[in-house]
Formats: sequence, C-alpha cells, structure tokens
Amino acid sequence: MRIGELSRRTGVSERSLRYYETQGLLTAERTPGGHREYADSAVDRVARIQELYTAGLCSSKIAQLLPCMRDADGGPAATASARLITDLAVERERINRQIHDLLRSRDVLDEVIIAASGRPRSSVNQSKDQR
Amino acid sequence: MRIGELSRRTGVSERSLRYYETQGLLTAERTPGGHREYADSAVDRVARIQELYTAGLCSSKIAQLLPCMRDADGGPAATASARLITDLAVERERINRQIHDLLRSRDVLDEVIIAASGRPRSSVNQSKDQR
DNA sequence: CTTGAATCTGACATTGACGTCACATTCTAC
DNA sequence: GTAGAATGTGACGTCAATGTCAGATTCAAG
Repeated sequence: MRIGELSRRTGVSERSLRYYETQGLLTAERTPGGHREYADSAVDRVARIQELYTAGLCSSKIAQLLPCMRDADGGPAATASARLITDLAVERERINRQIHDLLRSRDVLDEVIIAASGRPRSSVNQSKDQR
Repeated sequence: MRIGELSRRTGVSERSLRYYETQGLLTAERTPGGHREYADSAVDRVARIQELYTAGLCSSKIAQLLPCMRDADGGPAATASARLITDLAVERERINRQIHDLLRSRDVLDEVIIAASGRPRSSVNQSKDQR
C-alpha cells in the first residue's frame, strides 16, 4: 500500500510516516518512480511505534528497541546490547513514575469532576483501562 | 522561603519555578526589594504541579485545575465550570489511553530486558507501582 | 496523451517547558 | 559600607515531533 492508505489506516499523518522513516523506525519499498510501497505489516508496526511514542520514548530509543521486539511473524531479530539494557531500565523507571503520576492525576480529575457534577457521570468509576 | 531553597527542596529549577508563576500556577509574596518569598505550602504545590505535568497536562489546564483541588488545608477553593468539566473528561480519556500504552510499553521493555539478560533482573516482575 | 490526484523532497514554522546567559538589583555577613 | 551570594528580569536557544507550504514528479484513469 502507499503512504496515503497507510495514513488513513493508522490515523497517522503522512508527514509523520515519512519522519518515522528518517528515524529508522519504518521502512518501505520504492516503486520505480520513487513512491513508497508499504507491506501490510506496516500497519501493526506504526501502531507499535505510536504506542511507544505515547509512552514517552524518543525516536532513537524506539529505533533501538524495535528490532528487539518479537514481531508478529516470529521471534526478535536482535538482542539488546548491555548498553541498551541499562538505558531501558532507566526508561522503565521513568515509565513507572509516569504511571504512578497518571493514576494519581486521574484520581484528581475524577474528584474534581465528581465534585462539580454532584455525582459521578457515565463511567467515571470504572477506573480500569477502559478505552 | 526564597526561590533557591524551594528549588532545592523540590528538585525543580529556579527557572521552572518562575515559569510556573508566569503561568499562574504558583504565587509568592515579595520582599520590599522584590524577591519572591514562598509559603511552606509551596513545596506541596510544586509537587502537585510536577505530577500533573508528568501526567501530560499543559499549564493552562493545570491552572484551571489547581483551584478545584482540595488543598492540604481544607476543601477546594473553587468548583469546576461546565466547560472545564468537559475538557477534563477529554483529558481523562487521554490519560486512560496513556496508562494503557505505558503498561504495554513497560511489558515490552520487560520482555526485551529479560530476553537479553537471560533471566529477570532485580525486580523486573514486581510490576505494580514500585517507585 | 492528458489531466487530476497522489506523492516526492526540502525548507521553514510551531509548540511548550524548560536551559542558559547577560546584566541589574537586593540581600547577608562581616 | 562593602563584598560576594542570591535573586530579579528579559531575551534567546533547544529539542522533538509534527504542521505546512512550495514546487517538482509520478501514478491511475479516461
């Protein structure tokens, strides 16, 4: 598929998809004319990239990480280096902190929302991972 | 206390503390000479601000939110407006998504770390809110 | 072949929470 | 009072992901 379709299917802008390529996060074949041609697996990969971005990892970390993740089609293509491992451990701590802060902030929001609306709205109390 | 001490006690740079003030997140008395003089409660407040920043809220949202939070010394000073409430509900959804992504990303990190180190390191499997 | 849609590259702009530096002023200890 | 530390303001830089625009090229359909 080409970039427009991938953009539509992932909800990620074409600009970002091209950017991901420059960051080594995403690859594509090229048509003779130079247009990008993506494999179907690109959709999943973009979703994964987004996930990691949302989790606050930067491009370079994601780039290092991706080849170490087990792909839809098999085991990981690489094993993390010692250097990467220590980096990841740091990221993990940051993520833990962030989860902690998010949970507390969500609670704060709930308090404020409840206080203002008199009683809980629709689903304020189902606090687990609803999406 | 003055800005240097507050900075030390919170681990937040003086630059950031001044920035918070411009954003209406933090207030201070002034000495006759114009130096900021913070109340003790500022320490808590800064911590709260940090928490909300870490959770991905922007200054303006935090500014609206803070007066609606119940303070260490009593109930909330304000009640959220209807407009704010809908904004906060949106934030809440974002936070939920983010928590979800963080949890998944943490799992990914753990997989990679475990795969590379042969077996779990120190406490990789205690996945709940350790800080 | 032609035409309009899609894509290409490259450059510049944006956003938000800071870092950093310069220079002036105030505070604190002596 | 004076020196040195602390603080004040203001301006500019940064960083990363992404928006946006311009101009050129390619693709798909008639």
